[in-house]
Amino acid sequence: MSHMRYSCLMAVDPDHVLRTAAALLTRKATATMDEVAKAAGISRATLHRHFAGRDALVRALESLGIAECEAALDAARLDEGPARDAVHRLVREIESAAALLAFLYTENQLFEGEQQNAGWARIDERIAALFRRGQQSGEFRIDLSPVWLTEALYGLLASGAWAVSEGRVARNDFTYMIAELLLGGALRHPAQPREES
Amino acid sequence: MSHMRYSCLMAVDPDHVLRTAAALLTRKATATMDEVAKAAGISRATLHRHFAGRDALVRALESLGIAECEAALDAARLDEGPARDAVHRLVREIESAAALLAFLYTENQLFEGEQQNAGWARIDERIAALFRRGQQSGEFRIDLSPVWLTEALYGLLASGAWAVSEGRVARNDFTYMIAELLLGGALRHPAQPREES
DNA sequence: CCAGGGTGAGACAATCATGTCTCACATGCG
DNA sequence: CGCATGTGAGACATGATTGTCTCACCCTGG
Repeated sequence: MSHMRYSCLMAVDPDHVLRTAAALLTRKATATMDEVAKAAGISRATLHRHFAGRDALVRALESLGIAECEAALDAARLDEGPARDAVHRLVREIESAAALLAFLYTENQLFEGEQQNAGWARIDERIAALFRRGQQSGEFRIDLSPVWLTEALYGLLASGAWAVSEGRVARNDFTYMIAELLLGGALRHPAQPREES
Repeated sequence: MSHMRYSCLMAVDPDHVLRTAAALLTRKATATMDEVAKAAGISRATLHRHFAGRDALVRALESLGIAECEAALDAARLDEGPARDAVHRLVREIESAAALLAFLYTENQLFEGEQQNAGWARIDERIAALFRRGQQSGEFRIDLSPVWLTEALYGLLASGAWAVSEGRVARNDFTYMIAELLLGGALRHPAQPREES
């Protein structure tokens, strides 16, 4: 790491810094600005030139997470086709951002009093709308509220990301595990759970 | 403040302190020793008399969490009857400890290098054994590993506890939501998902 | 070649949480 | 009543992190 070729550019790539910070903070949520800087291969001074402080860094990470989430939501085309297929697409598209989301999901507990970033509310609503659509079309059961299904998706994404990062489950299984558990649950159903679209 | 009525007892109840600390740290994982003390209605000096430091406090919380978990596992009688019913009992019994577990679940990310408390490994194994039993009896699908189902249960407990504490879902629905989603998933199954034991 | 922007390294003060200590006070008990 | 125990309040030093600053360096472009 950090031996990228900046031979011709002196400018630091803020996006690279953010992604490195996300990877580090996902594993160690209390990492120091110094640790973040070292992980990104830059000095603390430069890190502080790009992000005024730790708050600004976390806010930038939040913006990145929101942007990646919305990109995943767009790419998943949630309002097309069967809802269950849309859930599969959503999990697949959001997989690359799962670690970042896991970090932000726990970090959000810190923003207790403050105003929730409006971006999260919109993302929540888009995901909840998908579950609502599935309920209205008869695909999804109606005794689990869309809000809870949305929260459960976040929780599964977070535990999946952690389990992968700790090597407890294979990275390749990430999408399948989460989508299948969220959709079909642990029970073995008499009617095969895959073909009913 | 600090005019609480200790009229007859001068001794602080360490268990009460621990539970108050758990409730606070669940909402604000970075709460100060001073905040924890104030939340428990005692002074920082007294808090420090009972728990040598923040580490000791977290360790005590971990021990409490492990104890409550094992108590829940015992009460749920995981090896009796259909595995699906055992999962329901487990979630019901563990509900009261869910907030504490949610805190410890994220806090564990900090204990990266250190040796994992052996208690968690035993709890993990007991839960995984339940899912394994369900798979061998044909109740549970075999394409989701017991390890992942265990992690997923932790994730759902954590998101459920947070969703309840933020008022996004009703506390009364906690057990049902988690157990039903974990077992049956979001899909509406043609064969009724309840009667197959 | 030379000027300028961007960076790394380090010094520095300020802030915060922590851990320890002392002292005064209240309560229970002999 | 007098003592012991446990507590609250606060002072204090320490360490860690942060935010800011300066200076030297390297690279690029004119």
